[in-house]
Amino acid sequence: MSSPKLVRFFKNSNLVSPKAAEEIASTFSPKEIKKNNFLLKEGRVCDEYFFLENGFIRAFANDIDGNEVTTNFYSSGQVVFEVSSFFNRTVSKENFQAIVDCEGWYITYEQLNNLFHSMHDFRDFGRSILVKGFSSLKIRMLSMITETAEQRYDTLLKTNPEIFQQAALKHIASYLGITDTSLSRIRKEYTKK
Amino acid sequence: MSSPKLVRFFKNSNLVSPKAAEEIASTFSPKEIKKNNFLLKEGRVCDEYFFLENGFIRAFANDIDGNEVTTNFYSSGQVVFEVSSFFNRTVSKENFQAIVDCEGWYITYEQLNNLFHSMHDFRDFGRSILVKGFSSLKIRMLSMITETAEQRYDTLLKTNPEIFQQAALKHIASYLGITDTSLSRIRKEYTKK
DNA sequence: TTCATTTCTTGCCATTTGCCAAGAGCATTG
DNA sequence: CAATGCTCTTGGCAAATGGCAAGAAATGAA
Repeated sequence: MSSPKLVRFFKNSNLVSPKAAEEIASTFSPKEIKKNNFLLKEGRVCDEYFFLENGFIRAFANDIDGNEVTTNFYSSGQVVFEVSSFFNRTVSKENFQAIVDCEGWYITYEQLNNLFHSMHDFRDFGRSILVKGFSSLKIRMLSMITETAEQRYDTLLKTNPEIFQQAALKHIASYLGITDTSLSRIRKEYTKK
Repeated sequence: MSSPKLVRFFKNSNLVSPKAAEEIASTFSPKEIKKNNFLLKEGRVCDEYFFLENGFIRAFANDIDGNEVTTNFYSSGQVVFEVSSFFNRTVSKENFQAIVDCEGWYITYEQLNNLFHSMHDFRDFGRSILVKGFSSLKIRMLSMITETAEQRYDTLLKTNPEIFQQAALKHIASYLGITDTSLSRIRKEYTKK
């Protein structure tokens, strides 16, 4: 029995037929991740193409000094996986951790490829997920170069308020490319306005 | 008559058969771009999936204040196109400009999709290009967050020395996320060592 | 509830980087 | 060759951000 939300997710893309959407969704298996547990740990190969139905996930890497750097946040309705590790079958440098209890649906790399072969249109869907992730990273990169930390904070607050309800400020700070100290100061200035 | 370099490019990927590599390459058309001319201008839809055989291309966007921000550099042997504009058929916010006289080979969006349908394996190749671009942007983003400007300069110098032979320092500066003034100072300090 | 731990804030000071303006160095053009 | 316009460098100063440490606040565990 597959998830109505998952079916809708595929249908809304308009890249697969309604019938195909049902069929694709039916190959996904349910998966729960309890708060603080990991969908993926660094050093392992990502083998789950995971649709997050409920919950919140943070992706992070460790820099040279051992500090955690948040690379992304995922809220419900998004596909969560480490692109490079998953498609290249290489070891991941990133961790994906549930910030709250999560529920979702996944398929493995093998299952995904089977779907690509059997469900022609699903490839376009898969590509669109990739393209979307790529584009948003490009936008983020540009804002990193052209905007101040306060502007980036402001944008994140307006476009992704849910992040502030779920994630710790220190995790948001490294996502914004600043220290938690700086974020704290920015917030102080910000509330004055 | 197709390019031996292009054929080799496909073969080396190991994602398409030698025979397919020949066939795929044969659908590409030659294209020259003279120095300072554009492969793509902002406001237009990217419709060329371009293999750069010789030359050097810079991609850039304009920020709010009208400053050019270099988003990428492309040297020979790379595929050059704006992912989001090309696949989503949307208007590009980026420009791709030849820094020196360039030669290469291209196919249109339509031709690419035809190839995807007729040459099964070519899809995997296309995906690998996408994944590669995504991964390197992720790495760049991480270095943007965790490293100082001088460290980023050092890495770029060691991993992509050709960029310094081709591009203007002010263009490299915005690629590194700093002003040309800062880059100049960093280089001054750097040569002392 | 109480204790321990983690997160967040704040102050102080150092460092990095940006902004502006001037000048030097180069290349292009007429 | 001279004039013009870029690019790059440099100096002075301001603003943004980081590092460290202490304390407050919030959270989680016993």
